[in-house]
Amino acid sequence: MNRLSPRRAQWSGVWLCALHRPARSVYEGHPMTAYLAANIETKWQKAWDEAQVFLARRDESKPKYYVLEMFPYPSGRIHMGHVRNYTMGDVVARHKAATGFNVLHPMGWDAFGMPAENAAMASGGHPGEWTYANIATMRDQMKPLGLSIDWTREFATCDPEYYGQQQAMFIDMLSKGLVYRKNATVNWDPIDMTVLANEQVIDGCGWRSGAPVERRELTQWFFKISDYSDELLSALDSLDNWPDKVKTMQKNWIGKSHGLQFSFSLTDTNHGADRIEVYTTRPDTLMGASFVGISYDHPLAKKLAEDNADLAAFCEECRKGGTTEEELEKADKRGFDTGLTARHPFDTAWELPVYIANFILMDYGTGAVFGCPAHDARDHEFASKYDLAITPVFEAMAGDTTLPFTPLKSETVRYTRGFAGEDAQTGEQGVERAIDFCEANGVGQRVTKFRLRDWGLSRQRYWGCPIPVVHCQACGVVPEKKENLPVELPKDVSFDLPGNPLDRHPTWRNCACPACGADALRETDTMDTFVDSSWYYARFTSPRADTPTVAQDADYWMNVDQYIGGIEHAILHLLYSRFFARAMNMTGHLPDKAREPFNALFTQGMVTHEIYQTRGDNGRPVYHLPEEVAQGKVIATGEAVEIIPSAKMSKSKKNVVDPVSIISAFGADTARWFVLSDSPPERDVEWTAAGAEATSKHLARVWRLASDVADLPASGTGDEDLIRATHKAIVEVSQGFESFGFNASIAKLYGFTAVISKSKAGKEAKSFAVKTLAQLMSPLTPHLSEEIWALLGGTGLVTQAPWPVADPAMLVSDTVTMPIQINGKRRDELTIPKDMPKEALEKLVLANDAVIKALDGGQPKKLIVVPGRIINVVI
RNA sequence: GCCCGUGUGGCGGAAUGGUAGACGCAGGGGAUUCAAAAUCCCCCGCCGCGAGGCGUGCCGGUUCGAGUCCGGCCACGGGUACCA
Repeated sequence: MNRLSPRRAQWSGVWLCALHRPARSVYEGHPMTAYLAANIETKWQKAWDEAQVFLARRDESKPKYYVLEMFPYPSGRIHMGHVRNYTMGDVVARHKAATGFNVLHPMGWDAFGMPAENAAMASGGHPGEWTYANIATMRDQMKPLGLSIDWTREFATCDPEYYGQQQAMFIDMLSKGLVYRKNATVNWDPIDMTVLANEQVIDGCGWRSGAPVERRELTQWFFKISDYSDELLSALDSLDNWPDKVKTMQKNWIGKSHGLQFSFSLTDTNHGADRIEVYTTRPDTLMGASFVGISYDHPLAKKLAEDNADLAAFCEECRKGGTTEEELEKADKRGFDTGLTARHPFDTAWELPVYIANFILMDYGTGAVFGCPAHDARDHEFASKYDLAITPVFEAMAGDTTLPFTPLKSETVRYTRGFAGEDAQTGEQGVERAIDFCEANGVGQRVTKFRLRDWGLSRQRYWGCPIPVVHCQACGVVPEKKENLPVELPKDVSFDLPGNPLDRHPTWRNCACPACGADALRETDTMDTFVDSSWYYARFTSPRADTPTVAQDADYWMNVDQYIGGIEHAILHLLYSRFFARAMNMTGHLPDKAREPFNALFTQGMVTHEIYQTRGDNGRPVYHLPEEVAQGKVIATGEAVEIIPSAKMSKSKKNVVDPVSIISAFGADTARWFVLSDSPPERDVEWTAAGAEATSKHLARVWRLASDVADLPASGTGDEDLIRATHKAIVEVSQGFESFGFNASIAKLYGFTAVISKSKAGKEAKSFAVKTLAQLMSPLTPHLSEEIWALLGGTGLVTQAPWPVADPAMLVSDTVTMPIQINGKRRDELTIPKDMPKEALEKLVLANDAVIKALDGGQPKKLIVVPGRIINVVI
């Protein structure tokens, strides 16, 4: 699930840095920390392992804290985005553990999905082998980072042990009516005879065959997420520690709307229908109706197509192209006049033409609308094209009559062809009055609808969790018996042909009907990989259980206290997980409190890097890895590179920095510190070699400081100042960790380190300061912190030491510095006792040179004093 | 198209409506050194000799005071239901 995405392009300092450096790889590293890291990092990782520091055990005597980062897709190698994501979670986990929580911090693999099948198609082999090999590589790459993960809980979603439990839940959900089958549209590649993912449709054509894709209907499995539309919407209000932007996106996605459902009667009833049912959120514009539009999949359209070849051809044309909302919305608005007319509900003599339109979807509402071109941009485009009436219903209060006029519903407008309510009212009022009026007059009824559609989980692919049902001639669709689970994927499959290998497997499909025992066929659809990732957080609470969850463990560990992942998952993954938790609750697999599984959510940005390019034969671009480039040249050939602004790190552009090379060059602590240092965690971060080197130098400086302090004589001056600074640092750094202000914590750590370096204090005070520094740094640089802690005689592991607490008495100061502004511009400042009365302060201000000069003998118009903050003299 | 974000020095970025540019990088100057590396110290938004002026994507507004709030734009990014 964890993938990077593109971002705003930017230049970085790598190029300049490389110019002024001797010709060596920019990743050669800083000798001091490279030496240090090599000597200490594995040592402390071993010490943590031996002490089983990160092993999570239920302990009712301690408050628990469950921190989870979105698990990675095993693509092959970890990238800096992973390092950043997991370091953030690690900082939270380590900080929480130090402040007294019993922490659960697990890791697993989102292991089903298309890339494994693509790899098998491209270079042979089996998707499972590819996936498990990738997992092994990535685990080996991740471990040197020193993450505080309980690796005993690790699993992959492609483990039969995991997906078998998923099948058990599917069966439970089926029995509770949460799963059903219906027809749905897919992208069909007519050459490869296979279903394509949206991503595999490029410019309307199949990515391999190049053939124009078609929409095709298949019977597919669905989760009834729509049963929970209202609850998923209203419960958003309870998610206090979720970003507002995510809640807004989900709210809009669910799309609750109120409107009127009514019907137009047809003048010609010889086509199996006497009326067209429509749904509208703007019934106040009924008097501006100029046409009725129906979907090309509407039953009436299908009926008419039977004896109208042109119309049938138009509908067929509409079914071409991809299925994405974006494509449908951006497509040219086209229609076909059916020749039928519909009577306006208010005036039976008023007849409206009925069009089939390519932009009306059967999936939403009733598959039919009325068009009001004066107040809808799309209808306006359509009406202009087909020369239909454009009748305004209301106008702007200011009198502007430009059409289409589409004000916000909250804006007050003047109704010129209204039929309910006041002349001047808001759109919202207009809609409400219109619905009331229509209901009172027998024209339709008030309806609430949701944009959210049921979750189609069927995939016509091999590498996914098999849907555990059987098709029996006699019994129909029958769930597999639980004792026969898992329904395992067969291993003997080939990917030399497109399509689903399960479909063409010679024996796998054959089975006995679980109900009657007769010969039957297995379902060959597998599940959407979003199903796998919709409950892994629950499975981590009892990863080896032979039921999906264990009540005791789920009760203790749920909910996830802090969930961390990419903003790209704001809607689908998070909404599906919220639904699935409810469905698991309904089927007895999660407690009530876990219906909202994620107490707090943090969405982090991506890691980017600039791209190095040269031109090969035919001017084709050739990309180079950052480690192959120095001084703006390819090291091996001396060829000059072109530098392209930063983009998401991607294998194809080779702008990837391998965390493994960073760790071997600088050590894990440097990598961990740097990925969190410069940018706020919710924003993207630009990886620069110069930045990593600066971090490395700083950590070396801290290490030298600690060594110096160990050798210090006992006497010194200014102990009190240093002790005060230490307490201040405790507060400031902790605050950053508690609020995802890692970059702010790091800035404070730089400052605190400088204060200690410059201090002339004695050994005791300095030793206290440096040990505190090591503790405050320990969530970020746990290895170096352990080493310093041990050097200065700290007790046990710093990882297990209680978090330092600041003494409030050491934080108060009795003076305050306030800026003086004149007309809002800063001119001077005053340092005064904190408790100085306002009158005395005002006198001081009026006696200030800058103020006297500005006043030039006159009196101020106003004197604003915000205690402890600012003084503004208005002249 | 629609929904959600983001935009501040040469660069990454800081700033409960209250001193714009903390901290770091790059750059400049100095110390140390036979010399270099490493290290340490100082300077560093733009214009101006200076007084001072101008500055947070653009245009407008609210306010004693706006990077921050409101309205309208522009650019870029994420999502758009089968990429994960």
